[in-house]
Amino acid sequence: MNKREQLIEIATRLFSERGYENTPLSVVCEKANVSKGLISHHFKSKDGLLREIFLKTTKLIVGINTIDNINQNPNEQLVELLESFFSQLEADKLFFQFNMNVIVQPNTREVLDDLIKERSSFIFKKTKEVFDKIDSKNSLVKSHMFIAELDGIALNYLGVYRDFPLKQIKEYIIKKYT
Amino acid sequence: MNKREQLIEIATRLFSERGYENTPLSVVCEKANVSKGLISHHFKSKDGLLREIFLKTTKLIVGINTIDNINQNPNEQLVELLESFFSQLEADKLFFQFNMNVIVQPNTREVLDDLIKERSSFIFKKTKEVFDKIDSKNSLVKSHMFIAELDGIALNYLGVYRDFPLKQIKEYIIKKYT
DNA sequence: TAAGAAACTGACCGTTCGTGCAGTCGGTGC
DNA sequence: GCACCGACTGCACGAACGGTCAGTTTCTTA
Repeated sequence: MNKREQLIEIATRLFSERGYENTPLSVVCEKANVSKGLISHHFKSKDGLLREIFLKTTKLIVGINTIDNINQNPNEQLVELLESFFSQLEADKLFFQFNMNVIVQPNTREVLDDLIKERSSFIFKKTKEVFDKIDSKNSLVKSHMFIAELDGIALNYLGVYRDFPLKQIKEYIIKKYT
Repeated sequence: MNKREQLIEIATRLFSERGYENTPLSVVCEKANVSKGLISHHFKSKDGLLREIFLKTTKLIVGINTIDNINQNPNEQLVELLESFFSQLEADKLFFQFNMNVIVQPNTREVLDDLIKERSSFIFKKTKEVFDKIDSKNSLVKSHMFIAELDGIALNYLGVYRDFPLKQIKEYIIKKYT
């Protein structure tokens, strides 16, 4: 297997599980059976590695948010968006953990600033396109609320409530947007 | 001024602004005009200082969530809760920044685990008491949704969208719960 | 198959971290 | 005025960090 890809994979998992600051490169290298120097070679620095990982997760998010928005009616599109969000949330906790971490933490936030802005404006644009079809008057506020709801659900599911009733929340919110 | 209090105040600001991991005690001591040894003396360790700060913020949150729930009708209580949430969010960004940081970041999350569980179960209990009066059937899901919404709003307001329309969101959500 | 480029190693460097500890200082009770 | 105590200082230590670099191996291509 390509050591570069292997490095990204391992680092993604470790950064998600332990946080960026709390994961020394020595541990990443150890787990990936790779020498320290190779990180410098491929990514220049630890921050470079972080940016590479964030870019990769952005591609996944773009995939989730890019649904064919021509033939469906807007409410069906919202439900489809919700379905893919919840299945992703259940399938890959670490994915959300990582994104929450790096956005909230000041130092990583700074390192990724341009990438975060780019990603979030994409998500907002895609969401607003759907809400424009439903109610062009309040679409801005409703789009922000929609995104905030999902983020809040992910936040509480991951980090706060151990017995978070994800299934019930999912049913409730899908019914709301149908 | 009491150096212990001064230390807590300065550390709170620095941990919020720069993150816990990224704030060495040397910087805290420098800004507080205090020696390193004093932290050991008062808080035993850096983690001890963190727990002390978290406890203090919990007291503030308890204050926000403790409203006289006898004479008002439940919807008025919700609005009051929302009002105090939004005014706090506008007045003290760092307060939310700090709480988001330590909950999301794996290492601080671990250090504060018991305190976080205690706090969040208190918040949930208080919220559910209100929703029980409105609709006892769906109160559990609705309480979780209510909390998730507010957390999501705080998250996006703080960390993601620079032009987040907080005022409009506030009006929208207050209307929703009236 | 020669030779240059790219992948990769591992020892090493300078720095910074949290913590421990010996010791100073000022106040308080006896 | 003596004994005591908590607040407080500041240095020193060992560990751990990210990054560098000279050198080795593997791949590419002509």
